[in-house]
Amino acid sequence: MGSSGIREKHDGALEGSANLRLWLRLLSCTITIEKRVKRRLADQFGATLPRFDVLAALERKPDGMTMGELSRSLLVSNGNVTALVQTLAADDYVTLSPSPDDRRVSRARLTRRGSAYFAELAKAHHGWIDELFAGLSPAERGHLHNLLGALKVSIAEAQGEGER
Amino acid sequence: MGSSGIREKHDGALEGSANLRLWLRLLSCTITIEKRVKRRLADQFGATLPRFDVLAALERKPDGMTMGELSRSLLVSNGNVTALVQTLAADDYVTLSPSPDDRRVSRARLTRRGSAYFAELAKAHHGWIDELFAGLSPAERGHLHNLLGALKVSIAEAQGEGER
DNA sequence: TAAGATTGAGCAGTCAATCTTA
DNA sequence: TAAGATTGACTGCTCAATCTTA
Repeated sequence: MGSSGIREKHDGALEGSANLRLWLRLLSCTITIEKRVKRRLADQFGATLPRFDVLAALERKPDGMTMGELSRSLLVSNGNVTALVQTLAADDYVTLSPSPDDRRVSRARLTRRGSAYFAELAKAHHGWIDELFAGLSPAERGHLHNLLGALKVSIAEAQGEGER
Repeated sequence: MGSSGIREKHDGALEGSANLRLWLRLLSCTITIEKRVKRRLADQFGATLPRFDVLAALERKPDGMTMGELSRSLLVSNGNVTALVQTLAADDYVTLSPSPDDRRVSRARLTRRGSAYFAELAKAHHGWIDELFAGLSPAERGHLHNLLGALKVSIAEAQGEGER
């Protein structure tokens, strides 16, 4: 449990754990970047991140995606995707139509208007991310990318062993 | 546009950017860990992460914290803290009392019951985090910690220069 | 006036229940 | 029966407006 941290006074030293501090730092970086992006999306475009994410997913698939595909791709629930897509459809950024093969499935596609809109947002977004990572050298970025890859594997393995 | 490496066809290559892929990976790791923790907190304790976070912040301050201090510490809005603390008070995990010096400020303190409850949650939480990072060597963890520190600095610098 | 806290409206997200089609 | 989608109830979050005390 408590491992290579500084303090290890009693038995547990719950808050002194190196892993816990690492996780807190990871969380803090992500939250900060996410907040920054959200704010700019709202201020400069009146847009939101979840809607941007849906558009980004659809942009890569000219034939559109089903609600289930979107849900799995964005890591959010089916009900959430349904609501998001419906408001995007109301704004004419996507169209929503039942699949001809299986009439249970509903397929969302980007409209021309949606595609143009996304291109605008994506360009700005790209610039913001570049700014935020500008303080890291290319080598550091590569290293961080690799370590996060290793973390991804670690998480997946932890899932396999534990329950659920 | 294509996301995972390889292509860099035209000029911008918006989605092919290394920074964007790095950000997406960072986000993905964080979301996955957070979801895992949330799920276990809910399944094993009927608890939620935001409530756990409030308890964790209060645990370190025997004299309690004001709503404003909690808000800044947890990086969430004042209104959110108010609501969270009120439900925790209803469950008798915290007490809420006006400050004697300045009667505008409201100070939250952990009850004995809240402290015991938190200890139980924290122990489990600590174990889950250890599991999730188990696949990384100590050296890798140290390296990741340092790189995230550099990223934190980079984000702070980006803020200083840009607007807002 | 302003600072701390609370309230209310609205978006995002989850889950469980339901509806429709396979 | 089951799979895909939708709906409804609920938590969490933000913001703007308000209330209270300085």
